[in-house]
Amino acid sequence: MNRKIKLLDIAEALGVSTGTVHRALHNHSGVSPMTKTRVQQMAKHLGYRPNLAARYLSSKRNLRVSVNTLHGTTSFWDEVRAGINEEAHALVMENVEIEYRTYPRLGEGEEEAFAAALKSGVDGIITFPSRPQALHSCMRRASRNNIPVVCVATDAPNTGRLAVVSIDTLASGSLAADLMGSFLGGKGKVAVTLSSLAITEHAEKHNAFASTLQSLYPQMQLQEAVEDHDIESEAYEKSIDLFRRHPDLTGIYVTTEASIPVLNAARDAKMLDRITFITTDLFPSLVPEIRSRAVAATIYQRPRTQGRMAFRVLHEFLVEGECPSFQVTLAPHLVMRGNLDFFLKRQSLESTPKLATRQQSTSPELVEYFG
Amino acid sequence: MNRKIKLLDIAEALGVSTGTVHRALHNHSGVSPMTKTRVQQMAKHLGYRPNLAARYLSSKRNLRVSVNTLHGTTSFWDEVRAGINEEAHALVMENVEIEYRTYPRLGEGEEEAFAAALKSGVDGIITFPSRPQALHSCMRRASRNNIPVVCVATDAPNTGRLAVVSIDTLASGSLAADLMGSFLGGKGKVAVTLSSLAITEHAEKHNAFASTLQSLYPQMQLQEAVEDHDIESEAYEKSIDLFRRHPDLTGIYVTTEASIPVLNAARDAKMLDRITFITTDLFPSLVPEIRSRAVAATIYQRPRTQGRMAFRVLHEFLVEGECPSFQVTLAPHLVMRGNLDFFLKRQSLESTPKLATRQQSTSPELVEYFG
DNA sequence: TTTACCTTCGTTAACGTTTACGGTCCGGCC
DNA sequence: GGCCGGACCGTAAACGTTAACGAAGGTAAA
Repeated sequence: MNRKIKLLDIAEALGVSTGTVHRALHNHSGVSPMTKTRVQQMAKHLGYRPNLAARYLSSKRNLRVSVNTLHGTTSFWDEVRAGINEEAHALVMENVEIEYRTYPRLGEGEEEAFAAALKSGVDGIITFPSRPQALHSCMRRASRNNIPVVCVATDAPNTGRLAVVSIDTLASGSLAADLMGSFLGGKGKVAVTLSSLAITEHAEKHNAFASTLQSLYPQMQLQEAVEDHDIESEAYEKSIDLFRRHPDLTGIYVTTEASIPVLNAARDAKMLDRITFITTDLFPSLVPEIRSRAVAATIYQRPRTQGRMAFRVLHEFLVEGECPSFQVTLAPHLVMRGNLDFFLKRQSLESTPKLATRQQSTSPELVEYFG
Repeated sequence: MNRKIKLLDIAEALGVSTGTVHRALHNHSGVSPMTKTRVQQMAKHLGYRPNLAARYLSSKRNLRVSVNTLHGTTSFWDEVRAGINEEAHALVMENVEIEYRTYPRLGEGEEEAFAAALKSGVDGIITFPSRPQALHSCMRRASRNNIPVVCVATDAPNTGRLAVVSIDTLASGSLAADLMGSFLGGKGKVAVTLSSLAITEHAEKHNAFASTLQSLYPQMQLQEAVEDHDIESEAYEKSIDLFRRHPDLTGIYVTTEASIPVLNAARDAKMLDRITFITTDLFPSLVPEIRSRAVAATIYQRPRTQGRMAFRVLHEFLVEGECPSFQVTLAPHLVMRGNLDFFLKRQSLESTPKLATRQQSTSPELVEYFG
């Protein structure tokens, strides 16, 4: 590798000035088509790569990104936001400001928050499209205005979004199926609870679960999927109904965060100890259920890492102009009673603000956990 | 948050020049003790944080870090190196060069590689201390010379190392125990194979496995640990012996990468289908064993992420002067036949060089996987 | 007193990119 | 011809930090 190529090298090679080279490379006005192509070709020929430090230092514009998530202390979104913050502080040289826009409930105020972000002129948006169809027009508008949008956890297809960060649905569903089969000795009747088959991720998890169960444990029977539409009462009612119709059910895979109503339904139906539960995510009220082994295992979706990756992709696009990948899929973590404490310690540590851990370097034995 | 504080602000507040401020903040010579403390206090008072872009741009020194790992195409170390490379390209603005020093076998040439790195005057070292005691004096020497050392996978205690990046041993051992108990229905006789109880990580995994098994599945019996000292023939011989002494063995947790000899011993002893295997790591020859369900599950140690984190910690220390954390522990991934394909796809993708995936942005549907 | 040297600190030119400003040239209008 | 406006391009001052150089003051040796 030779010396680094800079703007001046290109300029001298062509007998022009750095200003012209800069305008040509950035498609700014005031440069003839002829010289523009000459500059671009020479840049490619010399292998020019911009010096980001100089770029940061010179441009005083600071990037603004809006993070639109569910309001409140849902542990999932708290950790997503924490991950975004972490990566922002690690990657960036203080010229990015993050604006958080939250909405109270699924689908309520989501579109308004997105529109507000657009109107305020942010440079990029990280969002959770809980109702992809509701955000559709908004996101297409962003796409037309060249505002990059990164989706977290749920994809919004055909909206021109820049990228999506999520847990690999195939790995999740297949792991759940393989575990379920192993736990149950390869036989029995199982069911899947999900939010809605209209959500791509849930449908994919369900498919993966079904096909892996079919191929690895052909003796097991899978019942039809139960849709709860993210409504707790609906989850409870439909579970009760499921247990009534299938008293011989031995396993349930809950792909939504609404596992508590299903557990309560099983408890009320006196079937809790006969059913092997595999759930999704990790939140406080689930902890005692794992400890009591009511839940055999839960599939942790690593919200913190999702947030980190979302910011990372967006930042790289804003800075370099290229997107490292348009679909980032993470491997899920498996949490059982055995390793539960590890994840709880991890969550409690991450709730302490990063700055605090920075300054108290007087206790050098501080342990920090990464997802 | 007010305007950003720069060197000039501190200088003007004290009536000195930026040069003096710079020297005072960096403990350079040529500043009276009096003004040095005044500058440092004022910097803290104003909340000064250096502008890294300006720092990168100004200093033409480029950081050199040496990466000392096992030679050859061990999939584990290949991925560690890939992770280091990835993070180096993502984090840094082209002023870090990485020198790879490899040694052929465990403990052979390890010390020499370390000494060579020290002598060539690198700014930091990432290493895998396979024989911690052999590296002890070298690492203490590095510590005296203020050369930061980051250990990957294995810790080297009491050597003054900057940080260690590894899989959480407690989570690994406990997860293995919980899975083993679940798979075997809470009863049976199990054993653990490890490299040596003298290696901290292996001893910790063994302890975690034992205590979790004891507390969650008190009916199960755990045999004494088998040490193979990283020698394949020893692993085979001792396994044969183990099976002869315990014909009723129903499960083995292999914490080392040497799971193939143990599997072959079980095969030769005609006990393969009676024993539930939980192994460690993921490498090509293990794949068919997982597919055939000879191995029920393997605990993936995420070498790529270990490499990423190691570089990240080292880089942050070299640049900011502070270490984000002195012990980074990762949650292991669980690989079973159901989600095996996900990890294989991930590995194959990561072997393609990063630059290639960058340029072929003509296929925008490229999927990239993160650990 | 001169010379030499050290400590302490100010001055200033880099580093590579961005961007505002000003210059030149050319065509067309009064 | 004088004037105006636009297209195209060069110039130079930022951005904040680093580090080499030099100046001022003092101390000690010649």
